[in-house]
Amino acid sequence: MALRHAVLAALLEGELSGYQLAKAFDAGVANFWHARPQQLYAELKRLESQGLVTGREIVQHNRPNKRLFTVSPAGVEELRSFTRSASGPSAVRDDLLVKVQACDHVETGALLEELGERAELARTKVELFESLLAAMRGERSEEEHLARAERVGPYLTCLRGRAFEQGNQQWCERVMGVLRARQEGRGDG
Amino acid sequence: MALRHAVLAALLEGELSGYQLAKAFDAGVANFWHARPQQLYAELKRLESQGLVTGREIVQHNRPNKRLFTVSPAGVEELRSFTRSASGPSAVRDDLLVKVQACDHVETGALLEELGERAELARTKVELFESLLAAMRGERSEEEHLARAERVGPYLTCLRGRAFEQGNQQWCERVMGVLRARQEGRGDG
DNA sequence: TGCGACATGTAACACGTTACATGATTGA
DNA sequence: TCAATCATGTAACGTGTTACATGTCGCA
Repeated sequence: MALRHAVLAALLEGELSGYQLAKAFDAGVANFWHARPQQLYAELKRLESQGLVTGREIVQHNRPNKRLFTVSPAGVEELRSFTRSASGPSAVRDDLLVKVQACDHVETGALLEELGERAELARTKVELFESLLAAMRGERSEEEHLARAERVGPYLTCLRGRAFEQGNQQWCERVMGVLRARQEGRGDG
Repeated sequence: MALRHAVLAALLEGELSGYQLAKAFDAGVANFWHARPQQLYAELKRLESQGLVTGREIVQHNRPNKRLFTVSPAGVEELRSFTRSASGPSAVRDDLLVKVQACDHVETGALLEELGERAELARTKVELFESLLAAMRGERSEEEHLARAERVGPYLTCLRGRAFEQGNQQWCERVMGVLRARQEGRGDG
């Protein structure tokens, strides 16, 4: 049960509704985990029933009411014991890597297209992370911010997200280059 | 059902037994997917029943008999249509990132230890990928290999694996540096 | 008049993990 | 003799995904 801790960690940043949380986890701002809305609503319910988060109802007139959640002291304690426990193995799963692994046995047309899209997406995410980082550090330099700011967790995970997406972009472009060159090469040989 | 394609892609490299496949997927040589042995045995059975792989029994005298699997023409066709279809979203999930996200609210002792272990593990993996790459390209330079070799898929995914682990290592070390500096800083302030 | 954002869920199903089961050989 | 490696699975359980359900508001 690891989503539970991801949700707690996300809520440390401030009160959020299930919907807001879902956007962060689904759209991929959550560079440290990923989950669908339904899963989050279910998890929030469970966390609340266990007293790890507390929800308060916000009555709205124009929109449906919503519930904002905060991490309770028991929730923070749960995160502490999670941090002390050993980490499960990290998992990466990506269809594109599977496709590239098999690229010598299939036509590369569709693959090249997807690589292009993925590179583009990665570039967009790098920019997003860049601006998030800039907003977090404000006037300060990165070094100063990381030395003096009260909270640095989100900044640090954001750094990982940026590096990951930069790596993604570079790799996609490299693979595209190789596959294109080989396509042309076949014409000559 | 995506593991199915990861298995097919892995088997393109040559005949493997369930056990050999399991080592690749479990120990993490399979930089493009991850799976437990039980899952692989089950998947191989299903793939065989659908005619996408063919197994042949190897009778051994010193050890238990084993079955070696090859991708059938139907299996290659399955990979082709998989490549033409849209990729599902890529997922990263890592307990360490969750812990770092929450690091401002917990004691960092255990976290620093895990970051150190992870950095070490990443370094080992980088070296492993490095030697796999060297073995694949042999005498040739990377450029030459990628331009002329018959198969480049495994080389390309290996490049991604190496870059990923390098990023991992650098990030872990960066985070350790920041957290240590802040620990000391607290003593002064 | 229809679409997208807001807001929250249930139910069925697919997928992945953990625990358990078996049994021979090789090396410390 | 103890552990590790080879070699293959079953069963129960937990987690994640897909499809479905509901209803308002604001904009084009």
